[in-house]
Order: sequence, then C-alpha cells, then structure tokens
Amino acid sequence: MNGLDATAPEEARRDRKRRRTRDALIDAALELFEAKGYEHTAVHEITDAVDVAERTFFRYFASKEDVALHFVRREIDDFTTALAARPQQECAGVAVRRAFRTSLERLLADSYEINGEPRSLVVVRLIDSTPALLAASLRYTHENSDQAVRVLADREGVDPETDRRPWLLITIYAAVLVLVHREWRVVGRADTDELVGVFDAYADEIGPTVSGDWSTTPQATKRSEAHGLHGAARASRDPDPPTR
Amino acid sequence: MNGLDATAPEEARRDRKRRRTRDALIDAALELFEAKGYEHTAVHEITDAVDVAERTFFRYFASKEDVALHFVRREIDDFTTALAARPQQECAGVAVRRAFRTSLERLLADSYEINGEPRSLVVVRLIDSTPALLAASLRYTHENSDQAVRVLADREGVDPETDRRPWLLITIYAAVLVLVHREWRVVGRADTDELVGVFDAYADEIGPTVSGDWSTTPQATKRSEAHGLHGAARASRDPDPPTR
DNA sequence: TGCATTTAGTCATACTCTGTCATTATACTG
DNA sequence: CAGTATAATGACAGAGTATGACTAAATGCA
Repeated sequence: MNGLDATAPEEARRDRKRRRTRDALIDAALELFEAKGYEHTAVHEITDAVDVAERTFFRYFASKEDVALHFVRREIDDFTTALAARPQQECAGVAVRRAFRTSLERLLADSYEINGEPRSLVVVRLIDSTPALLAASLRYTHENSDQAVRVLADREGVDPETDRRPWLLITIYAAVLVLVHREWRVVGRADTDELVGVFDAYADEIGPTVSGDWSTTPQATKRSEAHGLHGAARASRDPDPPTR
Repeated sequence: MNGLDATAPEEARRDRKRRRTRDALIDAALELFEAKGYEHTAVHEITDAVDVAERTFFRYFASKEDVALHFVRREIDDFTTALAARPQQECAGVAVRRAFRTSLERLLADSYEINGEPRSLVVVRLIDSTPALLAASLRYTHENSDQAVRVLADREGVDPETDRRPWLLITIYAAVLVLVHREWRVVGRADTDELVGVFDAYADEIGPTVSGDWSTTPQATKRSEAHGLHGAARASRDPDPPTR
C-alpha cells in the first residue's frame, strides 16, 4: 500500500495507542457488566471510566453488544483458523471436531482475570445470562458458519451450494459448543480437562454417521444408494403415521 | 379463578377487542416490514396505521422484534405440542424428527397471504434477512429448547440434568430447522413437499446414531463409563495429534 | 348509583446509536 | 521551524426504542 520505511514505526505507534484505548474500553466494560449487569450499564459509564467521549466508544465498537462479543468473535475465528490447519488426511468429521476442540481449549487458556475469576468464565456467564448478548452471540455464530462451511467444503472438494453435509456438520458442532458453554456456566469453573471432556462426550454421542469420510464412502446412506444427498431426500420420505 | 357465568360474555368481548387490536398491529407491522424493511419501519408508523398511541404498541408487544417473532413462537410451540403427542412406542430420535416435521408442515400450511405471497415465506425471509430478527429468533429457539428437552426427557424417562442426549437431540434438530429455513428462503416458494423433503434429507444425514433407542441403555452421563450410547462413544478422548 | 379494577392515552425521560462539524494531536513537507 | 495534511477525538443534535408515572375512560361489582 505505502512505503513501510519511515512512516511504519509511526503508524505502529498510533496503532498501539488505538489498541490501548480499545483494550481499556473492553476491560472497563467487562468490569462494569460483571459488577452491575449488562443492561444496567450505560455506555457513558464505560466511557467515563476510561475518560473518553461516549461518541468515541461507537468509533471502536459498532454497538454495546459488540464489546462483549469480542471474545465470541475470537473463538469463532480461532475455529476457522484451526479447521484450515487440520491435516488433509483427516476426514471431515474428525477435522471439524478437533478444530472445535482447539478453539475451546484456546478460549480456556485465556489467563486474564476479572475480580479473581477467569475472564473466559465471566464472559460466558455474562453472555449466557443476558438475553441481548445471547441473541447477538448466536447470530454471530450463525452468520459466520458460512465462512467455516466454505473452508470445509474447499477442503473436502465438495460444493457447498449443492452439498448439505458441510452445513450440517458445522451447524451441529456449533450447536454442541453452545451446549458446552451451558454446562460450563453450570460448572462454574474454567477447568480445561473437564470442559474438553464435556465437549468430547457430546461429540462421541454424535458418532460416526455425520463424521464419516465423505470422499470415499456413501456413508450418509445407510438405507439406500443415494449419497449425493440431493437424491438422498427421496426414499426416506417416511409417511408420518397418525399421532395417535 | 372467577365465575364464568355473567361476567364471561363481557370478558369474551373484551378479549375479542384486544385480539382485534393485536391482530391489526401484527398485520400492519408485517405489511410495513415487507414494504419498507424492518429497520426502516418505525413503531409510530405501525401505530399510526392502526390509529393507536405508540405506547399502546408496547402494551401488546414487549418490543418491535416481538411482533415479527409471533410466528416463530407459534412454530416452536407447535413443535413442543407435537412432540408431546407422539406415540410412546416411537424411539426418541424418530419422535423428535416427526414432531419437527409436523411443526414445519403446520407452518407451511398457513394460507394467509401478504402482497400475494404466502405469509410464512414473507416472515421467514424477513427474519433471515434482518440481523436483529435473526438474532431474536435464534435466541427464542435456544431459550425454549429447555422446555422441549424436558418434554422429551419425561417421555423417555431420563433425567435432563444428567443426561446429555435429550439436549443434543433437540439442539441438533433445531439447528436443522434453521438450515431448512435457509434453503426455504433460497427456494423462494412455500412448497410443502419440497421443503419437507429438504428437512428429511438433513434428517437422513444425521442417521441413526443420535436417534437411537434410549429406552434400553441406562442414562449415560458420567463419562467415566461412557458405555452406552451406541458404542460409538468408544475410545473417546482421542488425544489431538499436532496440527502439522 | 358509587367504588374498584383494568385498559388505554399522554407526557416525560433514559438509553442506544448516527450524522455533523469543530478541535486537537500527530505526521509530512519545504 | 512554520505550515499543512490527516487522523482521532470531542461536542452537539437528533432519531428511534423502550419504560415509568400519571390521567382518563371503560368495565365489573356492590
């Protein structure tokens, strides 16, 4: 774009300053949210704590939700990165499962604390217990699954427009992650082994069907030949017997 | 609560009036949303169309989102009802699958039209294309899965506090429904056969693993002896080999 | 008819978020 | 060093959603 000679260090300095402001806003916001609750914290209270104008907050974050979703975003980005980095020989199901586990582990590895509690736990609890944040986080996950689906489809050499399997696989594991967060909140600790265990328990439950190797086996089709899944819609079509 | 003798007709009349106002607000809202988009429709425009005060709107609906989510709520309630009505001898997976299909069919059966298009399609498209509504609808689904889980767990005689299978099953099918809505929007029609076919295709893909018959297996839960669930759980806890 | 309860309307207000313009800090140029 | 461009911030105004408090009217009941 531009020369990285003389101007670069200065730009870096400005970046650092921006980052400081940004981090300060995040920290102040989380502490206030934790102390008073998300809904009962006004944006001007956050900006007062950092001593910037309220308008500045909205220059750093698109919304009040946005600042709390910072970590959700990171977790999802981590997942996509991890998925792209899985070795090619792994079949889709295993790669997705391992990538999700990696992102969960990375989230748990965050060692910062807020009021003596791991920040990850504080954030998960905050999101889970605040309707507006829960909604925003589910939406964010949903919207970004497209990207993960593309990565997965690329990797497996299938077309996400016509093949439903990548959508299903990503969606299922995203849902599992929500369930893990739920249990995490109940557990009330950020014990990596324990929570990865919970994740594995769910993943084991899903079993081999969805996780099968797409490239070779017509796995999805235990009861017919159609593996293209478009055709797979057909035969199953079990007529719904009357409810009673 | 009270006598249903003399007062009943009056109460009924008041109820009808309330319902008329409410329905008028919903209709006006959907038409405006469809015409100008959700975000570009102000609440006072809706209330102007029905000729009530803006404040009145918020007496009928908790929020602007709420009025658009009316149909999502109905779909979810339909599901829970349908699940409770499934015959006992069906195994969990089949019952859940059929109940979801029933609620989908019922949604599709809505024959009202808005601007010559089926209302169900209009609403699905509206929700899917409006971030705020998408978020709210995902949240609503999430929050109400608790109830469905309880119904399912009751039915199967398992404890939802310790058994993860009902959570997983409900969550997976809820996610599938979102995927169906997605394709529905792409299809651009409200063709029952076609969309039920899409649902079945996803459901077939999930296969028997999660849908297994629980009645024979003891409640799994503690991963100590992760026996059960279909033996698929086998050698869980696979150590994650290095990414590269 | 008189009294209580419920429902709707009015007014006031808090909060989120956006647009705009002035002000300051910082970087580059001669 | 002065002068200028650019980016960041502040200050202010305003729209829109949502809530609380109070008032007026309708309704149910004595």
